[in-house]
Amino acid sequence: MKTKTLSSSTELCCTPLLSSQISDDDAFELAGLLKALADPVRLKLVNLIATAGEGCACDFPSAVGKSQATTSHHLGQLVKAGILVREQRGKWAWFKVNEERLAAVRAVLA
Amino acid sequence: MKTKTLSSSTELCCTPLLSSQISDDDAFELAGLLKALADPVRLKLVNLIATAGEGCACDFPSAVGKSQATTSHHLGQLVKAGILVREQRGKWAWFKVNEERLAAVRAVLA
DNA sequence: CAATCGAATCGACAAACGTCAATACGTTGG
DNA sequence: CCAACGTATTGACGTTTGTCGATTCGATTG
Repeated sequence: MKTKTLSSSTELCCTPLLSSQISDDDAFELAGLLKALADPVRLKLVNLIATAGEGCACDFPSAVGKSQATTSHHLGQLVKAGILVREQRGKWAWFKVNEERLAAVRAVLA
Repeated sequence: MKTKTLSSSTELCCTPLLSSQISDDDAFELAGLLKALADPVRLKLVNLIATAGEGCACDFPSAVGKSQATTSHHLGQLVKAGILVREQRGKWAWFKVNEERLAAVRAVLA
């Protein structure tokens, strides 16, 4: 795989997938973003955080039935993709959903 | 990973990811569908077919820069996920996008 | 500063994935 | 029915991914 990293800050390419041609780079970038979502554990995490408004990392291992290391790994993937935002509060890590980013995915899929 | 196959015919779970809790099974099913989309080659294929209305398998290897075998493999994934529909015309295979399926993905991401 | 606690990182491993050459399958046309 | 052609499948290979135990890092608190 290419080594180019996903730019979580830049806006997603906006050409809708169904109505105009996308470039190879756009396809690669969008694939990376979709890949970040395409895992049951990560979807569960996004769902938990979204429905609660926010969530503490301390609660996730038991909530999704995975180890602390695995949970942290998935959270990292989601943050790197720009889907989650991390915030340190004291010694706890809190996360919330970047809804703009999800809206961008929806938009591209139109 | 579980071996349960993706049911391309059944409707996708409709609980929006951001507003209500999804089950483990729903997360697994949605992850499978997103995974089918989360590849640059497959996105390119969907994009090509969608913008043209339909597409012949014979044109894809050169269009995406992959071998015939690889292209066929990706088309198979997309069909299995219900994103593409295959139609045999003489000895050529034609594909079109199942837009309802993509709309379902968009809906869940809301 | 030292001890403690939450979370990220490392190292390792099995499973899944993307890729292609070679082969098998199906349809068409002679 | 046989040769030709388009497509799917098989088998193999290297890479990526998900997972966890162990360790490290950071922040808090005594």
